[in-house]
Amino acid sequence: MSGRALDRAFFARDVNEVAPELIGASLFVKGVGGIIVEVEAYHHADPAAHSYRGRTERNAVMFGPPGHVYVYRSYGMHWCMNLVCEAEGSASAVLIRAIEPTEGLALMRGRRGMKDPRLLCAGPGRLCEALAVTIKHNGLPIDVAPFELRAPVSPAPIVTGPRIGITKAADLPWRYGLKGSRFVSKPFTPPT
DNA sequence: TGCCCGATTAACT
DNA sequence: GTTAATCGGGCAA
Repeated sequence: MSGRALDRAFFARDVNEVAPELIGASLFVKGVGGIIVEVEAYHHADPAAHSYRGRTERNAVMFGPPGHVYVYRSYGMHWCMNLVCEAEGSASAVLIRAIEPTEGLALMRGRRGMKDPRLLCAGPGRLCEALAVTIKHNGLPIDVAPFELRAPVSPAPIVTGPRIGITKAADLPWRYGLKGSRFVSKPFTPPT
């Protein structure tokens, strides 16, 4: 069972409108992937966004048309995958942070060198390694192979919270997750 | 040009 | 809990 295909037009809206609608959607790269359980929104007017200080070679794709993949190198060693949102030139994007693996488990285990399915795609760098996303995918449209993106089969319960690993605009609740999912990179409700 | 920091992760103590 | 790995961008010199 799978939802309708999400094409690039789906992303031509405010990044904080698109982001929660990606929770529960299915993302595959060459048939390997699963259910998106955690994303973060990065708005162009947000100091934490790569595009905030203008266009560079790295973030050029963010300034291009919506529905395309922005891949960047994180901490010099990991890849992170975003989907460009809003109008062309607005430079906003959604960071895909965690997936519940459903297809291609053996391939993902091999690429990640670990067995625990909960850690295969629990984090932006881990997810890219498991799905073999690299700079080669930077700038590609999300509605064309090797990518496949499908809407949630049923409405997904959403939780929100502050984004992970940033220091600027750290108070904004622009992290979105699937309520109750054990496949997120970090819990949404920290112990009190 | 050089230095510091970062949308991270795994391996440590 | 801390730290190393490793490189592009921002900014000071």
